[in-house]
Amino acid sequence: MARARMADVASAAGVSTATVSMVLSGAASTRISPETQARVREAAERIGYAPNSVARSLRTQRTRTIGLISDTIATTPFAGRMLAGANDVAREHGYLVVLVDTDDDAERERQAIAALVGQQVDAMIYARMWHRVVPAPAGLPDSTVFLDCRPRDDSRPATVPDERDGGTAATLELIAAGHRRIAYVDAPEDNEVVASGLRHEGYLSALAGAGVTADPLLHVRGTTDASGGRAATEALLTLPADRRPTAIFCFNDRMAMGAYAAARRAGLEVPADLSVVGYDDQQLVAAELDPPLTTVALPHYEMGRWAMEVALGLRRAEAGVPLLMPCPIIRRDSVGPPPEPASA
Amino acid sequence: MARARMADVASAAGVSTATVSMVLSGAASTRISPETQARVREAAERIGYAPNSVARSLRTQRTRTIGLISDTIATTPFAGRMLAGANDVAREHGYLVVLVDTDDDAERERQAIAALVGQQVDAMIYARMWHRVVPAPAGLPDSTVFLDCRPRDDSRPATVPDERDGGTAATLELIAAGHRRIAYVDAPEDNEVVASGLRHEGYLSALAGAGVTADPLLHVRGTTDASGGRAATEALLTLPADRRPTAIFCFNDRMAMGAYAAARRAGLEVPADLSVVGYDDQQLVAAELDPPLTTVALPHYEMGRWAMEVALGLRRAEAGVPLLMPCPIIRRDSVGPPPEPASA
DNA sequence: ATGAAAGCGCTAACAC
DNA sequence: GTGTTAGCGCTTTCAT
Repeated sequence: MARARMADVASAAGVSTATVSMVLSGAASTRISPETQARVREAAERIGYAPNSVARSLRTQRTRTIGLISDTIATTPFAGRMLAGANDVAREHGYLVVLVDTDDDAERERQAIAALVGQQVDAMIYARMWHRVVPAPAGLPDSTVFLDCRPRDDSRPATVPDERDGGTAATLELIAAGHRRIAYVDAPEDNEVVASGLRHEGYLSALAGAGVTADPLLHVRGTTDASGGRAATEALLTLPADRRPTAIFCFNDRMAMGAYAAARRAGLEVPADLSVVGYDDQQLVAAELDPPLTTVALPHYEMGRWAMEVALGLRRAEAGVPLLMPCPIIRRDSVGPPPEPASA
Repeated sequence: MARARMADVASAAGVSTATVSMVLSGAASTRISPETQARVREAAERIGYAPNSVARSLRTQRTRTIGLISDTIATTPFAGRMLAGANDVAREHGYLVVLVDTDDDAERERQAIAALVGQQVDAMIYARMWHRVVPAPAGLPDSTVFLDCRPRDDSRPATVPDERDGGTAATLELIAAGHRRIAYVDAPEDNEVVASGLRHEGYLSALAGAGVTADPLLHVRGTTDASGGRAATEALLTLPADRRPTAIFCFNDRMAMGAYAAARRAGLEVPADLSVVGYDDQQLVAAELDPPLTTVALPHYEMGRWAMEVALGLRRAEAGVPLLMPCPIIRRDSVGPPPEPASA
């Protein structure tokens, strides 16, 4: 049998569709008598009526639907917590999210935007898996908010992690443990990866604040995976004893995983001989390492929530100044005091 | 200004809305003259017309939208490739996916199903992050397909990984390298985790096929993270030399990560002294370990594609027999020949 | 306190 | 080859 429509409820309850509509959409408070309301509700229940959102949307011009367009957030294990944050807020307010991953393909992105606009989404979130500055794609509605990226012209509300502060926090953690020779194992030079430079700035400022002169030899780079971190760390461990770092701040947790491997191969224990701090607090990596890795967390969940709150109009946000979301340090077991100098 | 409607295009092109509709929806092939078609398209382009999918859906009773409801696939780093597979097929056919993670909460699940049904999704995919047998939730439309789980009553099409075969493949890999004393480091006993028993069956059958008697001492369990794998492996390495395994098949990659740690602590090299095979081919774990881990891949992408193909009616699937999707072995560097016995 | 009726933007018979 | 028209299922004025 076909799905029940509002007219079916109306005739079952002996009222008009207008009455049913008012009762079921909750706008009936005083207007409709309690008896009628009960009768309508009972009838709806009995015949298993469920409203047709498409018809409602056409009439109200609101779909209670938010489009979330990203490069590869949903399909990749990096930033899923952003979706969790966005989804939670949406659900709490009765919204659904329509998700499209474009795989960073411009044509797909164009189509996705058009499709979402055609579906009349009430607002849109444009998200990136990694913090970036992006040219604002054409066709995005005014109600778009940027998540984990910012439009080059800062024309829309946006939130990104406070990477600079995170770099400072990581470095400070090492300084507080007594280290002075602290290396930064950076990502490859790439203007798109704004996190790299920002974290480096934070690192330098923490060093300066502690009165330690940054040694350019201790700023090295590698690919952003374990092999890159391992190669960079191996190079570092090759330095003469008095210039060798006693602690390493890695651009991300996977590189830190490589740093562990390099240390192991060199016969060094973490953290007794070498302290390591990562970045990202990557699920399934940071906490599972041996020893568990002290790292800086990316505030994915919070950014996701914030973006959805702005999208739903629950929170005002000015365009022009991306919100910098704090990156908390997560203390585990990879940081200790520096080893006694061999000479001692 | 308000969004252009079809009527605007019609008057701009000097035709009726019916003509515009036919032209723009492609059904105009022979019916409308080429000149008129060109005129309509030009007008649509000029005034920036984009069809309103909500109105179209109300009229056609099809939304070109698929609901995908899962426990925590999108927000968790385990099974995102399922979404990639489903999304790719959807996109290739002009469908959008509406995604809801319920966090495995029954009430949320109920609401999500109701919301998706209300949105008139054309079909639904009910997915789980881990292979499970589940009671089919109420309210799912007939067009629902199950992904990485199967309804207890096998009342719907479903696809799950062929875990048994995967267990066999992993064990065979080790047997082929010359091992005879092969341990299975299993997940905790839990009827919900059907993969555990299935992989164990595969393991036993590979052993039997090779004529080696399974040693019950070599079937141990641990929590499904690195610490569980580590503890279980430590126990195994405690066995007297002649009963100690030379190879370990782990329930998942994280446990294999723990097995690596245990081996290291015991002064053993992987694979020279101990071979290890994992399961899941978890992104960011398996390939990043030192040495990179040989493992069995879960066919997430393929299952996601299959489920969407069935949902879109592109492929027929009978209810009653879940499709077992093959789990290919991924060869990396953690398997080698067994060490020479100390006595040699 | 409730009902009649218009109309959201589109598609698909059917008419010409 | 193109236009007229009747809805899809709902909400919301406006009447009563």
